[in-house]
Amino acid sequence: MRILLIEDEPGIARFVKQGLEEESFVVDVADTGPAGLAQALVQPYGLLLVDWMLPGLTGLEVCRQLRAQQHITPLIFLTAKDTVADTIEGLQAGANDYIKKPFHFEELLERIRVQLRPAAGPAERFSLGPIVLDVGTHRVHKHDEEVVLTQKEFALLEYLLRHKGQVCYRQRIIEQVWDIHFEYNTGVIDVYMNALRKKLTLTKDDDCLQTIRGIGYVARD
Amino acid sequence: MRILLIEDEPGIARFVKQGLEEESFVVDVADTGPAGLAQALVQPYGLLLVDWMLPGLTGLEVCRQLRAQQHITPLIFLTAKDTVADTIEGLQAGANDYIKKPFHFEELLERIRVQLRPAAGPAERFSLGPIVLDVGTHRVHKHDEEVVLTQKEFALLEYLLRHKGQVCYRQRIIEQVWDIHFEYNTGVIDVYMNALRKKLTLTKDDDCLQTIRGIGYVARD
DNA sequence: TCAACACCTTAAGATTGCCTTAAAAAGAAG
DNA sequence: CTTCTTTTTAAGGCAATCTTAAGGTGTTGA
Repeated sequence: MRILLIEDEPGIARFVKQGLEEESFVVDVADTGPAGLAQALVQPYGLLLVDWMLPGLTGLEVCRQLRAQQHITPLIFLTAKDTVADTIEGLQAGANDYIKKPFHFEELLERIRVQLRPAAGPAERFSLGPIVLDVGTHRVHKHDEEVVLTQKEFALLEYLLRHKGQVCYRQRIIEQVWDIHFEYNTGVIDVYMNALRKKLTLTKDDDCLQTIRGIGYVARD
Repeated sequence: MRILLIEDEPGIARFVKQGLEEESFVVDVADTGPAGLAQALVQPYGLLLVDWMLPGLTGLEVCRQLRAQQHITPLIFLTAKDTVADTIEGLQAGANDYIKKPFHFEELLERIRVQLRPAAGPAERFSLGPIVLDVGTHRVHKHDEEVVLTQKEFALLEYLLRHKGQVCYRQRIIEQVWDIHFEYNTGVIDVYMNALRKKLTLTKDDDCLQTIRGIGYVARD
């Protein structure tokens, strides 16, 4: 994700740029208002971070001009002007957030993430050694390679991972994953455990998914 | 515009409610966490204002539960907890802004407007490989050629693209795109998915719009 | 050692859910 | 009212998935 930082104080610019780059953003810096505005118009950015006091053109004017041209890139003010009136003016000009200096970098980072995220909650994820199961995207990876699972396979693995380290009794699994609430004993679970181990290429020595004879199964790192 | 305020201190609740009503918002107040959560789930709001310290369920938990259920209504924390760690925790839970008490009403008002204004959040233009969907102009292009979609086709594609990378459950799609909130199973979605893929000339190997059997669909680059 | 038991593995039949097409119903435009 | 477009319903076909069942393998305890 590419971010444009419009800031004229070299110290702050370096501090923010470096911090963001450590979070693997790509950061361009412009040190005057006109330069920043031009840059934002030339290249599409995911986010703009704008200081208020800038040579040539204030941050507020930069923001207004962008919005006047239908530029909808999220914009965050980053400024020492901390009166309520300034905040309101900045937001009314079309900014998406307004952070007062001095700020904690962590908070800036999180507020940036708010602007960039696609408007949904954080993902629920479980891992087991090299295996990662993502509930949100309904995908499973092993060593960054996708493993395609069917619905029941996924549900079973999810159940086991949600209870990582705990023994999962066969009866419980049948209840929770298959929604069967009476005495039942076919080999469904066995068949699916087999399928899981095969697809995840787990050998028996690989004790990620261990069998507990007479009881059930357990997932362990 | 309807706003839900979840706040247990009557003084603050009255103050905020009155102020917002003077700005011609409709404001409902819930004074416990569980009540607020239930209310937010029952009625669609344009915005949620949530206190952190609440009886029954903290604001943080309310936020998490909503986001876990794919509720994307903008949510602003309104709280006396002013450490950086709290702010970050709140934003990570899926909040869109975090305002520290004591706050000026004018600033609150402006930050509410930021969340409500049409260009709020990330760009109103979504892409998926060579496909570009522009919400503003209500048009879809593939490789710079326009693809003419009907209303429902557009709505469905927009929904999928807004949740790019996430699994879109059939039930959710029916709720969000068709606005049907009860058990329902005709093949409408199938028919529309078929139409979309046809108009966008996607083959099954083209995994832009993938089917997840038994679950729903997912848009992936 | 051998029987009993639990689990593993495989394959085939049953089921389910998705795709596709066509046509009816509902809306919009003339 | 007619005609055209959009939306929804319905049904057949097909393929993926689920379940069952049966034989194999390994472990346990008498």
